[in-house]
Amino acid sequence: MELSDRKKAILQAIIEDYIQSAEPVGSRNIAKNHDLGLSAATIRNEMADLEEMGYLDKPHTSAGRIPSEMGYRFYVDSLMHRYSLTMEEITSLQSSMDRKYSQLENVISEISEIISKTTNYPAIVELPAENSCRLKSVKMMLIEQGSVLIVVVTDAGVVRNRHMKVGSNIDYEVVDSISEFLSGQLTGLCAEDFTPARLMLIYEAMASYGDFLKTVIEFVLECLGNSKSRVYIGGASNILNNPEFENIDRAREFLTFIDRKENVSRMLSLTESGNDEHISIKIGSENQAPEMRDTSLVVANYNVGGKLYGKIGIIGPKRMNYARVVSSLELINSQLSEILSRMLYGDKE
Amino acid sequence: MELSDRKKAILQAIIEDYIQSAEPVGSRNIAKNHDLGLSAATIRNEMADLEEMGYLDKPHTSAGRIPSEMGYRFYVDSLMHRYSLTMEEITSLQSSMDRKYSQLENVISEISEIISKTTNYPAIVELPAENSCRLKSVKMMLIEQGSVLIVVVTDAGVVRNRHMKVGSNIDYEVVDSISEFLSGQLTGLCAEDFTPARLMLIYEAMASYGDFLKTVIEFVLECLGNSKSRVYIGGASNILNNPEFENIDRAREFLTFIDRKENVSRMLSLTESGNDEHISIKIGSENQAPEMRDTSLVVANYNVGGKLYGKIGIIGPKRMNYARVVSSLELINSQLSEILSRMLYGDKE
DNA sequence: GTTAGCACTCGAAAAGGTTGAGTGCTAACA
DNA sequence: TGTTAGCACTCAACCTTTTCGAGTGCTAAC
Repeated sequence: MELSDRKKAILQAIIEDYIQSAEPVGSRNIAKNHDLGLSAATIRNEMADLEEMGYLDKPHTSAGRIPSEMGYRFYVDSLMHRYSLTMEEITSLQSSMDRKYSQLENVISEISEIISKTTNYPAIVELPAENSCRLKSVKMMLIEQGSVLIVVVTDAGVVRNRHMKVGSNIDYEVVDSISEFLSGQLTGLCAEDFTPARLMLIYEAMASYGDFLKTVIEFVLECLGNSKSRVYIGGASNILNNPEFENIDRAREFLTFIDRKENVSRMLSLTESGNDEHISIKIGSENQAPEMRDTSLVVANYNVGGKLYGKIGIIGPKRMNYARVVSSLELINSQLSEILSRMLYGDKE
Repeated sequence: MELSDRKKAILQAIIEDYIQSAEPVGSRNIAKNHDLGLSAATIRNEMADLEEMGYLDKPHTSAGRIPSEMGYRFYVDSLMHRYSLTMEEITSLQSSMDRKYSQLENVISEISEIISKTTNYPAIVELPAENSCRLKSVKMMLIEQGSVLIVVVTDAGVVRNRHMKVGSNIDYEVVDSISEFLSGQLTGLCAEDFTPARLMLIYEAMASYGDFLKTVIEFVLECLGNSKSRVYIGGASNILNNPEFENIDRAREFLTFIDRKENVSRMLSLTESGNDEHISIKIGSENQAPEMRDTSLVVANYNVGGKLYGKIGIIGPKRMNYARVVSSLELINSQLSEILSRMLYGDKE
């Protein structure tokens, strides 16, 4: 059953008042503060209807109404207006992100700080996970007598390295020739191409360096394997600024939940991924975790060079200013993509 | 003025009872639960003395006594017994740390999780900072047409890398010869050795690749520069399990403080560093932050290969089981040193 | 269909009362 | 002289009761 325009207007007024005040909204307030041309009594009738239809809840008989999850869902899908960030907000955000980042980990933690400062909610940043990697380059270098560094580059642009102890009989030239050889054998392969038959050939060709080869190949495979996506959470304590977390037990329950990264990962995996532009909003129980019952998750996807995927987002009370959060995340997201592609692929701005 | 043995025994009893119960301790309870052979009235007199001397506080007239900061200080310095972890505790801790770590960041976050799980307090892990680096090795590799990877290894065993875009005129052999050349020129140097005169010579020798050289040298310098130590905090919500944080405003104040890494860094810098074995305890206001007024910081130093330094620790209520925390940190610390040296220098166990 | 009016509901906050753990002090005791 | 029993006093914590007011649902009039 379709909602009449009048019901929509009332629903919107209630939700927006509630987002603002965190107090159940009564019919009188709606009549007074919104120019709907209706009396409190009429609004009361409509509210009773909206409640019956499932868009509103009542904490108890003599309180006002609060939006139900269905109400919020309808609001973000159909009623919410776009929020335009002010010029100051935009420039301040941009300038806070306009600095030189040298390491991936730094970017992640800085970004999460920026997100939580901008929105005043706990921020989530997912470290990019590599997808379907091919080996672009593998090289060994003798660092000093007995110690070799393995460097692996995948086509996602990700570089990893590992130290390896080797016998002192191995000198510069041996390392170079093994490096050359393995590079020729392995470049361009993905994990599935490492068949026993192929490995056998490699080992046979350089049988006297079996241990050496084995360590390198193991490491390469580790790099090609789908890396676990990692999750970073910043500004968790921000959630305590919201009246729904005045209760210490509730606060503890939520913060303990958030502290465990696997919980956050699981929720992130429930949000849509892929499409660069899309922002997904999961309200309360849609996150399938009881600890999230009065919070929502807002997530944006980023994507660098078509190879690296990740997500950024926030967790706020269901009663959050969705429009504003969405706009902020969109802006931060686009900046982040730029920073990362500059950093990982050396693109000039 | 020296404390009599009897006063010491009473002080210790009070502190240990308070650590256990978090409730002000009364004279009657001490008399009943501890075999001091004294009546409540006598203990009352001694308590009045201890209060006058500054070792005890009274929340209000008709409550029991609680230890003052001076009381805690005296306790950890002179009264506290060593706590011996049980065999089960030791083996369970060891087995939880006995897995393969592949990346530094993983170790850090896993360790912080282990610390906070073991102690039930928020954990702090400081990422190792490098000291006084020398360049051990620098190498460039052509990853694909137009894209070069710079790999830098310092004598602290730390490896960093960066992508660099180059003109398409630069091929495999050019990269190799520049790599060879720079390696010869720069290996063994520390940041101070990069004098203008020396740089001039380098630029002149390969004038046609000026941009290329400049980028590499900048990156090398960045790697040699003292890296900012970074701090990782895990299990912050654990603090909420303690009755001193029942009050939501107090909880928010503390968690907000802890969320800002620079606050934690500043506190860490107040603790002693250097000596590998030493554990330092800062009680309440000794941390010089009002937000820490009823918490203590317990920190252990670790040190890998004489080159990498860092700290691990916890923040708990002043009323924590110091003895137990100290023992746990000692054990975790020694395991961590092993893990890191294995990882960074490839040492076999 | 809309609105004014009114009785009713129920949580939040304020006010008052009770309880009990703990203290300090005094006087008696070894 | 140090120790102890006894007693009056204090005060936060808890419980109960009362008051208050925002909000509702329903009815009757417009």
